[in-house]
Amino acid sequence: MVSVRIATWNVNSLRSRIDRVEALLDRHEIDVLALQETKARADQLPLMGIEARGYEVAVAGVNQWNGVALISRVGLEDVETGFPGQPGWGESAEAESRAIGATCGGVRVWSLYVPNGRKPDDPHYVYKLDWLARLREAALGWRDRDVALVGDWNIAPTDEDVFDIAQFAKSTHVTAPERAAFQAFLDDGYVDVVRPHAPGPEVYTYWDYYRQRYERNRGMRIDFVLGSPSLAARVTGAFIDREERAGTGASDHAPVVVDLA
DNA sequence: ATGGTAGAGTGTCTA
Repeated sequence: MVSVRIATWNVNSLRSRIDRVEALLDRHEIDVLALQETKARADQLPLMGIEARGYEVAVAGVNQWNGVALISRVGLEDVETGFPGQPGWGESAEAESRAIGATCGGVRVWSLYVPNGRKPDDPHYVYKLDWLARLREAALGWRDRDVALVGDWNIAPTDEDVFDIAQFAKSTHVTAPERAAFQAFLDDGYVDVVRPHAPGPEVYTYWDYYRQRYERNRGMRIDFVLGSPSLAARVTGAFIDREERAGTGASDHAPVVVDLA
């Protein structure tokens, strides 16, 4: 087995942040980068700089709100847009594409953008729970291989993953059914491989753009790398690249990086 | 309850 560095990042528009993506690949010597909220069709993407660095790219999603991508310099094989059984929304499942999987350096990586849910009484919230239940079914069939389920889960699994739980008590991301849906992956043997390497309180991956939430560290931990048991056993380190969230022109999420032996 | 900011692309919608 070869050592692999995998990262995931909700980039909030790949076109508006292509320079930051290239800098991230260079800064951390990333082998596989999973992106979410690419917000562009494949034909709109300026990827020459990424390809010139020796990476292959696969993208999914055709609307301006979602979209996922995988960027790899250790192979990009058996690309699948969406997981088996993935429920669709709106005009088509393709338009609302939220998952792309590929085998990169022997590891099966899924870049996931879990539905936001909008509000607990919104049909989109039901869609979110259904989507997660279908993903769990698929993931059960993958767990005996080296699999990484990475991306923006749009769930804060515990109260300490939110800067002020009282403020979010009636919002999505923290409801009991969402947390149970996340916990189900852990019950099946998938492991949050980042948390042991990013301990302590007030560790977040997302800070809203309003009200200087980043500057005041008022964020949420909603971006995760869940590893199958065999993959989790290969993890040698992980970190949240918090500094990427700083300054003008930042995404509202920070990248999360994991090293595998 | 509302609003605050940002990105898609000109109408609002989504997060």
